[in-house]
Amino acid sequence: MPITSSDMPGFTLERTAKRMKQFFQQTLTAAGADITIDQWVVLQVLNQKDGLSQFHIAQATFKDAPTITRIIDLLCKKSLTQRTTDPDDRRRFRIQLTPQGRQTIAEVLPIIERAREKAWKGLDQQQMGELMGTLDMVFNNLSPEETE
Amino acid sequence: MPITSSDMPGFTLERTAKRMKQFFQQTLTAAGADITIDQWVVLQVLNQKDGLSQFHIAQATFKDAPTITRIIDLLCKKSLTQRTTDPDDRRRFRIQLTPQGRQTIAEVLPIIERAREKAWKGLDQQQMGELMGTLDMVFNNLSPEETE
DNA sequence: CAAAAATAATTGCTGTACGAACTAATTGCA
DNA sequence: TGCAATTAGTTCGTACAGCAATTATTTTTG
Repeated sequence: MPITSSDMPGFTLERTAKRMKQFFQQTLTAAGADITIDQWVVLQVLNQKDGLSQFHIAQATFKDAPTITRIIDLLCKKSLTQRTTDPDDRRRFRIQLTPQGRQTIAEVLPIIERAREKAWKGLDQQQMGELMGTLDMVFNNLSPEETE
Repeated sequence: MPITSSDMPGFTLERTAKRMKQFFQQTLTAAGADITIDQWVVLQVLNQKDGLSQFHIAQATFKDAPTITRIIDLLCKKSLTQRTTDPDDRRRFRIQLTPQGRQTIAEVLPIIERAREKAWKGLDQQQMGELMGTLDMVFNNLSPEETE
């Protein structure tokens, strides 16, 4: 009997997610993009709505506050984003893309889109929809309110 | 338009996997088990076949060698496993469960099984099978040989 | 048999994840 | 109004993930 963990669905899920992340990261690195996927996800969120607070970025990405602090630190160090204090609430920052940040997004987006096609190749629209539906169902099943 | 990432299936996948991991970890912590899920996965592998080398554990868990080194370090520090050098190949260690390790497994297994039921509640056998099948398909789709 | 290639494990560095403790600012309430 | 509770963000400590480089041992092969 081979040593697998077919009886551990959570393991299968994590394994696939890990390889997916790895694949996108390798694609970025190979293309010479000097960012991580986690940084990319934050850039994407800012691209959809610029000037968000770190708290809102945390919500949108499902990451926690300290993690966002560090990712924003790195993005600011690379001059892809900048922090400006929110005049309405001096505890908050507004995180804004710099021109360089926008340019990076423009350069990386097609790379990501090509990688995405490659990653999900072989799955038809229906399979894809079922997968996303089931994943979201499990996700909601495990939301903190549900699991106390 | 809310800020979501429904157009990023990889993100949905990672988000669910992360919450799953978080859920199991919280369950372990709440039950007073002084281990992480990653450590638990290694213990499980050793429970199926004791005395494996770190290399084989890495293969079985899909983790890389340095990660296994560090996890085994921690498990040995907690006296749940021990390293004995392989007389047939002095580069290798044989990783063995200690009695304490076996006892921990016995204690934690029912906790994990209860959590597993809770996590996948609401999915019937067929949905489950389709999910696992699709995940494995994507996983294989992304295996290093396929993606170069 | 000796030099070269391969292998198992380790170490170092960067980045991410989570909890806890902390600061500073804001809001709620008495 | 003034003190308590909240909230946004940071920092710290521990653990996992990946890559690169290193050591020690084994296997190849010339």
